[in-house]
Amino acid sequence: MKNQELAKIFYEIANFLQTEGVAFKPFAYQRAAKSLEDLKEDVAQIYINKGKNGLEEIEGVGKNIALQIEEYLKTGKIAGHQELKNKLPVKIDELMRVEGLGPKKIKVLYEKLGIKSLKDLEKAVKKHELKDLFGFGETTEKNILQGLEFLKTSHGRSPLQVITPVARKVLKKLENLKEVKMASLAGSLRRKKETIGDVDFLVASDNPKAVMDFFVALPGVKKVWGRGDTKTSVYMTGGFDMDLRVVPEKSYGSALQYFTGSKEHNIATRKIAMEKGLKLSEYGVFEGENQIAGATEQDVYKVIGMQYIEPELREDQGEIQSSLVGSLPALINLEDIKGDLHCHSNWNGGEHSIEVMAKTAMEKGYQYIGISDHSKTLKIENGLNEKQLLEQNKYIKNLNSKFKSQNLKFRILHGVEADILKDGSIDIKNEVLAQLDYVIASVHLNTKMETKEMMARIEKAMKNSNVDIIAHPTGRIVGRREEYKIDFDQMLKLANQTGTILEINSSARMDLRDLYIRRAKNEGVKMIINTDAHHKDQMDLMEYGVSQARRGWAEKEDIINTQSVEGLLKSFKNND
DNA sequence: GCCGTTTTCGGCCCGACTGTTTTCAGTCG
Repeated sequence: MKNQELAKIFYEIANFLQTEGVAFKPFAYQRAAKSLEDLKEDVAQIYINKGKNGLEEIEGVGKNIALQIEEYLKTGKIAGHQELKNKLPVKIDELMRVEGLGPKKIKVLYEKLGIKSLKDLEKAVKKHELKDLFGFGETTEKNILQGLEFLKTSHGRSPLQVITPVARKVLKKLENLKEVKMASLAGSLRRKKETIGDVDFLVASDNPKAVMDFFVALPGVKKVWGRGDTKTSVYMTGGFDMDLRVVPEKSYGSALQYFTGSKEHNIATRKIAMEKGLKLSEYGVFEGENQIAGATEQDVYKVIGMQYIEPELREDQGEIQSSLVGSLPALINLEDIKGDLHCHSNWNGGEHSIEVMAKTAMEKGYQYIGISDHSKTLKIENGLNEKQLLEQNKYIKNLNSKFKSQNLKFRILHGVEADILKDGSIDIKNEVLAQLDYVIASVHLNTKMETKEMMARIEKAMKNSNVDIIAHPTGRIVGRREEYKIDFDQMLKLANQTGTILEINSSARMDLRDLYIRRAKNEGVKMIINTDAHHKDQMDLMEYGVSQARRGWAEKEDIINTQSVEGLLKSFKNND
């Protein structure tokens, strides 16, 4: 899809315009870029179907940007973009990543020192050529040098699953401070985005200084970027930034609303406040000089006439409109989950016995667990063959009898994660599949197929009456691997036709992604949230699958493992 | 450059912190 290429160009145009001090236009280009980035349809297809008018229907795209999209689709280039690049021939997106370096300084660096790239910048900084430039100084030079060094060691964005436990430890420490009245995670971490840039904390306190002192002295703090009365920013040895904001109690709710974002959501809510003659900032909602709300987020939304919006929805993706008319979804919660159906045991590549996995599930308050070990094609995971699967089936039946005799209301379901072979057939014989409680099918090998072949492969698998669930349906791994070439609309259609469930995989894959979950929900396709645990502790990942589902607007009814075991089994093909 | 249930022109979210140009521009979120 050309969407991402175009988004990148428009972001770059916005950056270039900022170097020239142009007002407002950069914002317009950024908005168009963001909108293209999130667009579910292929922009080239929109143009083919509806022409330029179709392009102008895209949020933030008007006459001019539509023309530029057209130009790009026809010629592969945008003349205006080239001109800007010629005027300032620097790798602008690269340089913008240096903390403390913005468009204006980048322009000066090019004009005075000919700096075009990070490499050029590093050389110049080391020769101390920056400190004498107009607008620069010794401190700025030192900061840029550090910014460069940190860029090298920084991870960029970290996966939600990795950063959340780290952030929660810091939060706990903050909460334990006697000066701290309330504390919360904020930013993209609170919105549960699948990757996190920096970790944001909000604290209510009458003694900000004490909290700041504590924060900058935390173990792992490598550099303090900035420190003021209410706001402090630090860089951690782990390769990421942490920001802390301290506000008085009466502003805690509005500050939390502001600091949680997203930026787009904030702009939209502030506009709504303005339309009502109010002003919304992190200090509260104000009518003239009077603060009329601010202590809680609930109050903030209420006084500007909105239904409370869960953090996972705050992306300006339609939640504002839904909130205004009171039609927000009742999002699924972690407590709604009654079992995990994608768990591996030590019968194949998993770490723990079936008993240990089952015990872990019981401790979580689940009513069932599904053991779905790999099948024989996956040699690296010691996948099971037909004979081993039947042995495992007997073994699990025995365990279930034991539970029954102990009056335990818990059941182990027996499944398999079987491989979808290149031609769409399943690597385990149908008569064996039919004896299991359910069958998960997934693509692991031969992933580089063209869309048409890949969809034919998946279609055949979905049409198999023994296949109940497609695991990690698009094959993506966050930050590591793009999805396979698939046609998701067709996949949804097939899911509906065949009654096949799509998995939301809570591991590093985060597959389905949020936008796909929302589309699946809209098409009435049922989903299941699983962890793909190969270790008992990985069953804890369930919360991330749930937050991903929430970001996809999913409700309890959309997710089949919110049901009791009887209801769950009815969701499968051969069990009604 | 985009947008509009007061608007097709005149707006475009709001504030903190830093360093340096010593009164404010640049950067960040």
